Amino acid sequence: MKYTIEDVAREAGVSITTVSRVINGNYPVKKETRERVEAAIKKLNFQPNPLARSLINKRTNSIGVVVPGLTNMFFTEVVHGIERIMRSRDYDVYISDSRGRADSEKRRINKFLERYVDGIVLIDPQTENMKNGFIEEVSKKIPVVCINGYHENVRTNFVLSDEEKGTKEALEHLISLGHKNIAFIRGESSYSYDIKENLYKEYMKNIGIEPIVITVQDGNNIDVVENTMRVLIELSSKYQLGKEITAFFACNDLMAVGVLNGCYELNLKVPDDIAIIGFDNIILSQMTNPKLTTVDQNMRLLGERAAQKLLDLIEDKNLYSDTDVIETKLIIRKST
Amino acid sequence: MKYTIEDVAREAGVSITTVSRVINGNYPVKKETRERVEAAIKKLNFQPNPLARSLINKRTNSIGVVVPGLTNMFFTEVVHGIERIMRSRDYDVYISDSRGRADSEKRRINKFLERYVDGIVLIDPQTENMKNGFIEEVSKKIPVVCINGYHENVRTNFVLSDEEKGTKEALEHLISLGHKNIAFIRGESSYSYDIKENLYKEYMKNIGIEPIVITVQDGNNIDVVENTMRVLIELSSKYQLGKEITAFFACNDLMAVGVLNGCYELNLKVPDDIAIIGFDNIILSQMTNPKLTTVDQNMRLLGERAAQKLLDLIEDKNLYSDTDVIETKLIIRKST
DNA sequence: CTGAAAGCGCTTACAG
DNA sequence: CTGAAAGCGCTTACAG
Repeated sequence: MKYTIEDVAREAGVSITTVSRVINGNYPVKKETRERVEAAIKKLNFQPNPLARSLINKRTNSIGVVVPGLTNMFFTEVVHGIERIMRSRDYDVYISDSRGRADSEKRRINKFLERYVDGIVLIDPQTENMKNGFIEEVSKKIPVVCINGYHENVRTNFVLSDEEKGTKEALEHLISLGHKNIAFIRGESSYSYDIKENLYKEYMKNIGIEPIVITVQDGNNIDVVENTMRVLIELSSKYQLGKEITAFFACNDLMAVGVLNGCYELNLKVPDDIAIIGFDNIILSQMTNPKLTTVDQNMRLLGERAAQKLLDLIEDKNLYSDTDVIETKLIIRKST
Repeated sequence: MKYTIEDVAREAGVSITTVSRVINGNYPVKKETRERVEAAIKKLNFQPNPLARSLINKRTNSIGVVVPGLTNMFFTEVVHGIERIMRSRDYDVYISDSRGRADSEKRRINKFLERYVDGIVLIDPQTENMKNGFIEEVSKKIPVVCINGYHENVRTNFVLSDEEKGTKEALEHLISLGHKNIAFIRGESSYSYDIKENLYKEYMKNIGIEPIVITVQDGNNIDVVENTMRVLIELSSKYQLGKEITAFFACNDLMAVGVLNGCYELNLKVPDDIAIIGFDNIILSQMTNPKLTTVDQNMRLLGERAAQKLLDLIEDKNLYSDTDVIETKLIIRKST
């Protein structure tokens, strides 16, 4: 059904060696011969079998991307950035959803390894897999770039957004508005949450207010919106919202929308009774009412930078660890 | 670095043929021998090279999925359904985003073909590629299942939700509420829009009202929310909203949210001034305020059914055309 | 500049 | 039940 290199060779009256050479352009071939081969390729619409090529080259021209949740638009945006770069270089990108679970992330990565992808991008990798050395192990075998999820003693490559600065600006914004009783909402296990929580606690300490940290499940799946809403409603029986808590810092926009929805259910006015600030600046944050104040992470750029770095690593085979940082930006809208 | 079948053979003191046989379990192997080989495999943590296997088997244990836009949660939900089934059968699923363009869809499909995937799922395929015979062509080479996007004379396999029934119920719901001046919002080129538009026009004809059809760009990308909002605002200079138009039927929830946001900007009350009904029942439809009335498509089931059918096709090599239909359900919430 | 041959890591008739 | 050999569709030294 499909033609092979042999068919082309016969058609052009040369050896398969020669055909291979014109396909790859890696050896000199007489102009006339080359043209004959090219004509044959065109005539048969021949496409070299990538399986056979990869078996020899140890290169598949494909990369894997693992995300914690495809329903968080943050990740789809980052993935678009990655795809833009990779496609222009004729790489395929395979996307896999770990659903925010460390064991699943591990399995997804191993699958990619088995499939001989040329490199892997990990977006917001699970803390557990950073700590237990798994990601470092993988990084020894194959180029790896992590987007966010920084860990000090792990030798791999990072492209980070400056979440620290973003968090500080967000917190200071809230404080400048007169808020003291700020609650903090996070998901379970990622560095992005940890770093924000630490900063939050620090600020609260400085103001002399007892921190309130709320952890919701599966922070990167869109279901978290509903969950957060429910959590907020429960919270309203423990705290006097609008008084004991006047503002929420949510670790991502999904959770922030959850808080917003909860406020609506509880008949609390945003931002008059409760101020809300999110993180990421996913499109959803502009679709709410009021629109969300949030911290832009430049998701597209995050993806592009990571892809570029991965390509460099694949080409150089230089697996050493390295870190890039991308600026964040506070976007003040109507929820604060 | 990685072990091959030869290493295992040496370790176990047998031929590679025997090792292959215990891996595949397709020929009898003496128990004792088998155990020795299994021990060797375990010891070396041997994983057969899938590239080499696929080269021979003409099977990659992977399928491709093409979606018009990953940022429409409708598709991510369907994809989850597909993945659930495929993973349980140890298939990899590759996802590719066509961005709702026919040429891009074509390219994505060709990429999959080149990669020797075992089958392809097309979600809401582009009308153009159905009409020009491309999808039928592909369906002759390899198992293909289309989710929605039905076309009469195309021989391929379909899993459809009963969009017709869903549309009727939605329209009748609006009419039963006393609406006559209903406007219709759709995206560009997919069967799902066409079928709904036809039905809409039919109903309008019966009521004796001039239909108003509005087409927005890239209906399956989340940007459509903004676009639709803008379109609505423009529309408000042509029509007296709340009077000349009292209800909107949107072909998907994304557009419905856009209308909702537009109404907010225009200070129109939903549903008092304007009623809005969406389609799909993506989670976003519950996150708005008011919550959207919409038509549930049972996206998860759509994906699962398609995956199951694709597996059957892959195993039977029976490429004949076939159609499954899945029920829809009107979900009445607060926007109507 | 060109070709015959070996080899990538497997599977599968074929023979025993 | 087991193994030697051919072959999947390519690439790449090696020789000319």
